[in-house]
This record gives sequence, structure tokens and C-alpha cells, in this order.
Amino acid sequence: MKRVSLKELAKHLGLAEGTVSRALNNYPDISETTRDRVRKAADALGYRPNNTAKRLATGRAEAVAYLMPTSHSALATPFVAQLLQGLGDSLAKRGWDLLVVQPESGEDEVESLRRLVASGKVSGIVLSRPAKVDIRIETLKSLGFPFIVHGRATSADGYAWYDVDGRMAFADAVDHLVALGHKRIGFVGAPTYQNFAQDRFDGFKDGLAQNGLQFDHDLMSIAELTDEGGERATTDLLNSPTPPTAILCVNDVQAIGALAAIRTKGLVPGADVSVIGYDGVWMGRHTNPPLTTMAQPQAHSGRQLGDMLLSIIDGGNPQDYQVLRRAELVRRKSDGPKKVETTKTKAQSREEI
Amino acid sequence: MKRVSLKELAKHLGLAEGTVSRALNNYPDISETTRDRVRKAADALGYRPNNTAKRLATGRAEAVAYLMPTSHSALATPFVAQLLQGLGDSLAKRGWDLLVVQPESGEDEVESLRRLVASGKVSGIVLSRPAKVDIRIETLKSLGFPFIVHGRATSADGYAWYDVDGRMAFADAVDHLVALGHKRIGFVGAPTYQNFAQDRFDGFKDGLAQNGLQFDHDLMSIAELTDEGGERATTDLLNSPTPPTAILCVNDVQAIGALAAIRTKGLVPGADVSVIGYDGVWMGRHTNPPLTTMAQPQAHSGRQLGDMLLSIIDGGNPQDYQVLRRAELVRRKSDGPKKVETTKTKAQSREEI
DNA sequence: GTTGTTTCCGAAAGCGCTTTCGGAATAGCG
DNA sequence: CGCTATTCCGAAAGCGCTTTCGGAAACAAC
Repeated sequence: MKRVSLKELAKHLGLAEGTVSRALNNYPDISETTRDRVRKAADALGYRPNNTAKRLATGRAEAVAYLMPTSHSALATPFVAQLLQGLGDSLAKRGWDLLVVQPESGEDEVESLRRLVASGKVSGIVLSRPAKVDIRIETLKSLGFPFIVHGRATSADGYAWYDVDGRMAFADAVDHLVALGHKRIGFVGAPTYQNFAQDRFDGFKDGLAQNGLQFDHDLMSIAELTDEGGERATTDLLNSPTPPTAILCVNDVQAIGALAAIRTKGLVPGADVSVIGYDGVWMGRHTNPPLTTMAQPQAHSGRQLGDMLLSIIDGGNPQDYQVLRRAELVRRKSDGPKKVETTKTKAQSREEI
Repeated sequence: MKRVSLKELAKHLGLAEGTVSRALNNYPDISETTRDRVRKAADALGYRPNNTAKRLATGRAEAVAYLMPTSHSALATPFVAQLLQGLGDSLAKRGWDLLVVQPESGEDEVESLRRLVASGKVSGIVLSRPAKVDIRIETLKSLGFPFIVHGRATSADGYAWYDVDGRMAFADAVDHLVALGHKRIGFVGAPTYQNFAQDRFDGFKDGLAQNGLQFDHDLMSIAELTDEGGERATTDLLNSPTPPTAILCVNDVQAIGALAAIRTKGLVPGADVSVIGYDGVWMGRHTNPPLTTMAQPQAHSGRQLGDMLLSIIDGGNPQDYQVLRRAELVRRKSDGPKKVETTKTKAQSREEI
């Protein structure tokens, strides 16, 4: 199991180290015959180039880093496994490595980033969940270091990103709800320092506007991105004097909390009040009732991110690598037409009978 | 942003490269005074050692790899984000790197592993989801390469692992169900080439035995580890002439499918037939009804894995690093006492009144 | 047969750091 | 004050590979 070095290989072949190296790396100044000879011997002896040495010599890292989202909520990371898988696939085509790094706790995020690029350990970086104005993006931009963002900051210029259009999705969702007869549509949102939260909120307002509806501050509630958050926010909305008949949640996790809130209020989600989430998490199929949602196109996002980053590292212009995908409505059971009567008028009509 | 090298630092200080290196690495043959001087200058100039060069010189990789589970089912990877986070934390204490690698598709898994250890890119490996007899474990053992397994193979000797006792958990679950009056307990399992599936099945049988119950082949069904799998298997069980009154599922995802199967059969999970899952996935709180489950102690498993691996790399005996943790019952709403009467006898008893 | 081109390979200088070895300078001892 | 221990640092040889440069050999043209 002891490794064969280039030197040994060369000695074995009676060639110079440099020659063997060039042969293996397809330099044009090596004849086909010796190139063949070298290759044969190489895998006969089981030669494996030492990556570390290669990196030192070339200065190329042949690796990229994925920056883990810092949020400590485990719920915020349902997709990272898939994403890493896709990234890995993409990099594997070149034999590159994938590093997972997280900002050291307590350390300045930017300092940590600088260290990463300075370390020379990677030749590209994948960021996720950008803030509205994300200092990491600015840093990397000013450093001229290759990177790509999963998502977008408010300013989408001058760097590469892959995102799905949350704004459009929420506008679509409002359209859908309006088509079902809803007029009082609530919004359960997240703090908008994360850009996606802002985006989706903007989409919500777009949707209202294009349907001639007024934005009503009482119909919106901000909460953290957990089921409990969604539950609390929804409860608040429901307790208002003029509660919404439908609620849009900034993501599925919150939406699931919303369903719970509605049920504990003695109402039935989908009938009494509609709920639409966003993400398309697998679990939505099994909630009570199954969750209608704006589903992200998950497939291969990791691979695409990887391919794009690779192209940029190869010298591509980041501007040329910006892809926006679209979410689509997956109807399940948590949305439905607006009830024609409120409970109050229903009670009245019963009395009339 | 151009990096300062050791050489430059040395020149700046008027010392030799080697001296500076030794000073920074706390060699005893450097006086305190010059050590101080060096340190000060180092961070005044913003010196960052080049990891690649260091690795080449020392032969130490200062990195470990996490081998992604090969299963292509996205559902099989709900925990990897947390796990990676924990691993990262653990490694960060030493400034080590975390690589994520997946077997190149189509390539021999063992060959891929050998390549990884031969590459010298990492000094330790984390494996997950071992098969009953796992060739990767054998390979690494015979290579004498430091590694740790998340989970266990059938043979748990001669290597380090971190696992939660699925066998015990399922025996406990049977106890619980028996205490609730259930006698016909079904088992929805997974193909047993993965050791955890075997373990849990064994635990199920243990539980039956210690409660004086007979194992009945008709009460068990094997399916893939998805919700659909659980749904199909449960439907089969329910359609048998003598259906179970309670069902144990090998994991929560299947259990969620089981709930669906029960509902579509017109029965109510938790009342007509009890369901208990395993894992403790977050979503269980929001299923219909909320899922009772044997929850794994998730917290910090990644960090613990990392710490253990580090110890082994430092020369610890793998045998000394085997930790078995225990799952605990989280009661929600999908289990309940066995109905005292079947619908048939219920009818009879009514007549008697 | 001389000069000019190509073709193909050897030699050697790094890449940035570690680590062994030996020796100068200082200290300790009689 | 001379002699052996200590302390502290400089020098140099790598780690395994890449890449530039120059030149020998082979071929072409006149």
C-alpha cells in the first residue's frame, strides 16, 4: 500500500520526472509513443499523483467550499444534503474536492471568509441564504474571488447566482387565492434581513396590487421561521377583529404551524381558512390537511450551482451566470374557495330556518 | 491581499526561515523572547501559513472526510446537515478541514475508498449507514486507516462507532404497545442489508419474546424507506384476514406513510390502529395524527463523532471509542390502548345490553 | 554536406513550509 | 581562566509535483 511517487515511476521508465509529468498531463511536446508507455506503466504500478504536492506546485486548489448557513435552526437546512450531493457530482467530473466550512463561532464572518480565500485551500466558494445586503458577497466581489450565491441579495449585479423567483411565486399564489374568491389574504412572514423574505413579501404585495386589493397591515404578521413561529403569527391573525380567509406563509415550515393554529382555533384549514406555503418540502404531503404550496424546482440545483461555479473559476464572467427559476403551485388540500358566509351570517341563517 | 510567506516574515525579522517556523510551532529550542518577537511580527504582517505547503512538508492532512450515504433517496438524508455541522464544529477546534465525498458513480466503492486514503487528502474518515457486513469497514480496518462509523455493522469489533440502540428501542416499543393491550403487533421493515434495519427487526422480535408473544410472519412486511413504501406495506398488513392492531415502523418516514394507509382505509390511526415510528423527525409533530416515535438523541452526534475520530487519529485505540446511545419514546397521538372490542364484538355487546 | 527546423526529452529551479543537524554563543563549573 | 554543558539559532535537505528552458537528435531544405 505504499505509494509510488513520480520519481519512482520515472526511474522505472528510465525517463526524467518532468517528462513523465508532462506525459501524464498531456503536454504536446511528448510523443504519442512515450505518452502511451508512461500511461501504461503508471496504472500498472498504481501511480496516484499526490494532490497536495500538485496543489503546491501549481497554486491551484482544485477544491471549492460550501459555506454552511449560519442559522442554528435545524429546520433551516432541509435541503443542504441534496445540495451537497449535487455539488459533489458536479465537482467529481473534474476530481475536485468539496469542503464544507462554517464560520467559526464568535469570529467575524468577513474575517473568516478572508482567511478562507487567503488560505488557498479552495478556488471557489458557494454561499447560501444571502442577507439583503450581504457583506460576504461584497467581500468576495472586491477580492475578485470566484463564487456563486444560492439565492440573491437585493442587488443582484456583478456576481453569479442561482435563485428561484419567490416574488413571482407569491404574486402567483395571491392570484390563485383571489381566483378562489378570497379578498382578505393574510401574510405570515419572516424578518426581512434575509433577502428571500423580502422578496416573497414584495411578491405578496405585487399580487394584491395586480388584483386591485389593498395592502392591510393588520393582515400581516412576522415570525421566526419555525412551526411555532407560524403558529403564533397565524393565531394573531385569526384573533383580529377581521381575520383573513386565506393565509400565505413565507415557507412550508411556518405553513405547517399555521395549519396547527387554525385547527386549535376549531376551524378547518382548507375549508374555513386556506393556507399556502412555499418550498415544497416532502412532508407537506402528510400534514393535516396536506399542504398546498409553491414548490421550488429542487432537482439538480446543486449540480447546476457547481457547474456554474466551475465555469466562473475557468474565467467566465460571473454576470453571465445568473439563473432564475420559477416555483410552481402544487395544490393539495389546504386551499379552497372562500366560504360564502362568515360564521356569523351562518348563525343568522340558521336562526331564520 | 497578497500573502506574506514565511520567507518574507523571516527576512523582515532578520531570522532564518526555519527559526521562524519553529518559533511559531512552539519548538522548545526557541527562546521566549524571540518567540514573542516572531509572533508579534507574524500577526502584524498578517502572516497566514500556507496549508498546502505545510501538508506537503509534514505529510499530515489536517482534514477528515465524510462519506455521503449512497442512497439516492433524498428522504434518507434528513440528518446530514446537522451531522456535518457538528463535525465541522469539532474539527474547527483544531482548524482542520471537512471534506464531503461521495463514491463516484459507477465506480467500485472500495476502489474509491482506497483512492481517498491513498490520496493523502484526509487523515480520517466518517462513514454512515453501514451495511450488515460492510466492505468499506473491512477495507479501512485492513488498511489501518483511522475512521469511525455512524451506526454499526453486524460485527461491531475492531473499529470505532457511534450508534443508537435500535434493537433496544424496538423492544421497548413492543413493551409499550403490549402495555396498551396490543397482542397483534405488525412490523413494517426495510430490506435488511442495512444493519440498522436488521437491528430494529431483531428488537421487534426481542420485544415479542419478552412479552410471551409469537412472531407471526403474516404480521410483517418489508418495503423501501419512503412514505409510499410504508403506505403500501401497511395496506398489505391491514388487508390480511387478521390485521394487526398496532404497527411498528422501521422509521418515521415509513410511519407517516402508514398513517396515510390507515386513514385511507377509513380507520383512525391511534384509535383503531396504533403506529409507532423511529427517528424523531421534526415533522412527526405535524402529521395526522401527530406521530408517536422512538426518538434518537440527535444533539451533538456530529460533534461527538468528530471528537472521537480526532482521538483515534491521535493514536487512540478504536476499540475504546464505541458509544451506544438510547432512543426514547416520544408519545404523541398515533398510539393508544387496544380497542377492547372489534367492531364485530362491539355490535354483539350492544345487542346484549 | 552545411545550415535551419522540428520533435522530443533532460535538467533544474521552484511552490512554502518542516525538521534534522551542527555549530556559535553563552552559561556553569572546577 | 580553561573546559564542558546548555541555549539558541542558521543552514540545508527535503516533501512530490510542475514548468520553463535549453539542447541533442532527427529530419528537411538548399
